[in-house]
Amino acid sequence: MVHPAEDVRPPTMADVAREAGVSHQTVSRVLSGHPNVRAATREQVTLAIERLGYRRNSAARALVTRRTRTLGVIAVNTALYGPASTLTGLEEAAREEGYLVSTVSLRTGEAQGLKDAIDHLASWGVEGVVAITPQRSHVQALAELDAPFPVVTVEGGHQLDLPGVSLDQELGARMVTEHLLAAGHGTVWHVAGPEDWLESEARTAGWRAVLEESGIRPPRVLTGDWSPLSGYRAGQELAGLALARRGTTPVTAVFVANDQMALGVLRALREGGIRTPAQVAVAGFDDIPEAEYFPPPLTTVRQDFAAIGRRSIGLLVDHIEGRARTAEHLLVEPQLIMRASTRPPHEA
Amino acid sequence: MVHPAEDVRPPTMADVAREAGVSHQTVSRVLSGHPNVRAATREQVTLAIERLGYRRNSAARALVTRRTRTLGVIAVNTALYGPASTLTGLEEAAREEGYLVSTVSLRTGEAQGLKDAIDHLASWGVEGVVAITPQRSHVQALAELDAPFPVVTVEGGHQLDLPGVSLDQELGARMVTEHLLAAGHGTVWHVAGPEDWLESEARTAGWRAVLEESGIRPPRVLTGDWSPLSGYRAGQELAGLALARRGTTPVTAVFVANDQMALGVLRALREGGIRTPAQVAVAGFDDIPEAEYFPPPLTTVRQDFAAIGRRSIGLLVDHIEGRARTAEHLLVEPQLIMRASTRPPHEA
DNA sequence: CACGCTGTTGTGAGCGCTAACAATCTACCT
DNA sequence: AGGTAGATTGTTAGCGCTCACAACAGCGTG
Repeated sequence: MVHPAEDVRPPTMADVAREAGVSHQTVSRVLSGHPNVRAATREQVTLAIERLGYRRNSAARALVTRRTRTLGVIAVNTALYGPASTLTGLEEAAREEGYLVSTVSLRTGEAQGLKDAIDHLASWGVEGVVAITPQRSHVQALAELDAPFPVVTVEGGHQLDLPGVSLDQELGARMVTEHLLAAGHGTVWHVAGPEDWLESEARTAGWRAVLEESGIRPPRVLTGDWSPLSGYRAGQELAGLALARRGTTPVTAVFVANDQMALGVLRALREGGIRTPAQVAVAGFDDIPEAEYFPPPLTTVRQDFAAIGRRSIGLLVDHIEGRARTAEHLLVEPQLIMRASTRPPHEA
Repeated sequence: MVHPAEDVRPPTMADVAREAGVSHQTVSRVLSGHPNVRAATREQVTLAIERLGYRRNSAARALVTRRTRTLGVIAVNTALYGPASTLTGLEEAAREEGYLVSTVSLRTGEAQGLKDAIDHLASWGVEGVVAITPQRSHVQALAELDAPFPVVTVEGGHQLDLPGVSLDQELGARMVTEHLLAAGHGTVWHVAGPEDWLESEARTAGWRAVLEESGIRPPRVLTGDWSPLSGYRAGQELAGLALARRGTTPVTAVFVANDQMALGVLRALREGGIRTPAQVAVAGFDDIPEAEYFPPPLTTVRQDFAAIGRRSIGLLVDHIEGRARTAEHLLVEPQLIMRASTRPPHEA
């Protein structure tokens, strides 16, 4: 069976020109909104375009303008709430700016994978890349890669000379810690995220700073790997300490570096017979949608992912279009969300 | 200040040809792996490519071959675990097939947004689109749009003549319901997802079918909107029924259409003083990473998102390359994950 | 030794578009 | 009326690549 329709090529600018009785250049002018085209001519062309269902060929355009108007996004762990939300924000912002955005998700942040991703995107002629690289080693690898186009990091810290956008993690951690101290707790314990993660370093730093400024010696830091399970383990340890009640600083408040680990901590405390928040207050970070329904609803820090996406695309486009040359770093403000998990007992 | 480096154009095939002392066509042959090139010549060309850091210009290539090797993905609600995971699977599979994939995330599934997304992708010359369209209305809109390229749906059902890939939602629901009946429950209540969602229809259908096959009259269906809050409300109602214990079918087992709502149900039951699973067993659907750490760990149905991604890209590429003409629909098998939330009391 | 075959390489055209320039047509001024 | 600036339109030359075809070498064969 023959499918003649498959051999019909889509109409070209020349077809439209013929249909409208003008030159292809006039069609081009109409399409790119050039002012010097008579209204009547413009009308003719527009009509012809509609009649033929014409569409500009982006490859031909890219070839002659040397602009693909394509951006790449490289992200690790895109199934997590944070990266996934950032991705949406990025994508929308890019579309508004008239760019196509192509995402590469990596399972792990190995240097080789990053290199391959950059390569894949480069071979498609992307004009710039946003990299969601929350681990120090990623950023390091990225900086050494020396990509042939501008790269903007998200949550990439600002120690290297790559431009980037981050949430003010340290401020978020300060807000939580201050909130707990204000509620009357003598100190605040901390379950940190894994080493090498910039977010986890910054959150720990903010927590530590507040305690030290209040003249409190920070207790030993417990460490997890962001997973509920690791939080559960840390929670068991904390439950033990809370019950033992001797030798160490009393455990009455815990700032957990993300909501998922906080879920594990809550479970461990509950299993240890410890009531939250009556005996131990718990706070998280991220405000995942489930946080509001944890037992009890979790106090946490919300990140404005859409804003992060918008600003990083803005920064990238500035670099591409030559409006920015410096390794600028933007910070987005976090928001403290107070819920039952840190409510002082007398208010409960 | 002048940046001379910016005026240097990237090397072209002609540059490589000159460097290697061959014609541009020979370079092209080496690049596309044509067999009839002498080994020594190939070597020369490869070296020259390396020396110059040459990269094929994808726009020029696309222009002449009329193949952009670009795929589009349209997804609604990408911040949710399911769509986000599918996205990763899709993206990896496409990359392996040598395609660039560009994602458009929509917040809502309105027909206009879908149309704009298709338009955006079409203007970049994508060769096909995978649409993650879990609502009946999306699929309807999509079918009416009549895109200028093949479209494959994910979780789009198979009533329309669009090819697609879905998890066997009905089978998953059957597995859960059978599991609960086998555990000795006289009936199974159901908290469904919102209407218009194909997944929620299929899950309800599977649940209903098992009950009817066992000669049990299905209890009234409660409905939520996938959110923990809506699950919480349904849970309050169920808690009331469980405690009232008269007039209605006893509430001892609940199949909730997704894990997030199950979280809400668990909380409501707990607040109503009902123990899970001792008094009421609860099961969910999706197996989000948190499910294992719910109070108690949730029995649920796992979906193989990577497989769904792989198979839908495979199907799409078959259509693009003319290997498939039918509106084939593939089903991926779900997996029941048994945890404490449905453990029979005597095993607990 | 002419012939045809296969393997290898080169030449020329053209994909659909934009940018630069040229040509023409107005409108307005002196 | 003549001249000129400005608006409007057309012409031409590539962008960097692949495809179709031509050219030529080396080889075995009748």
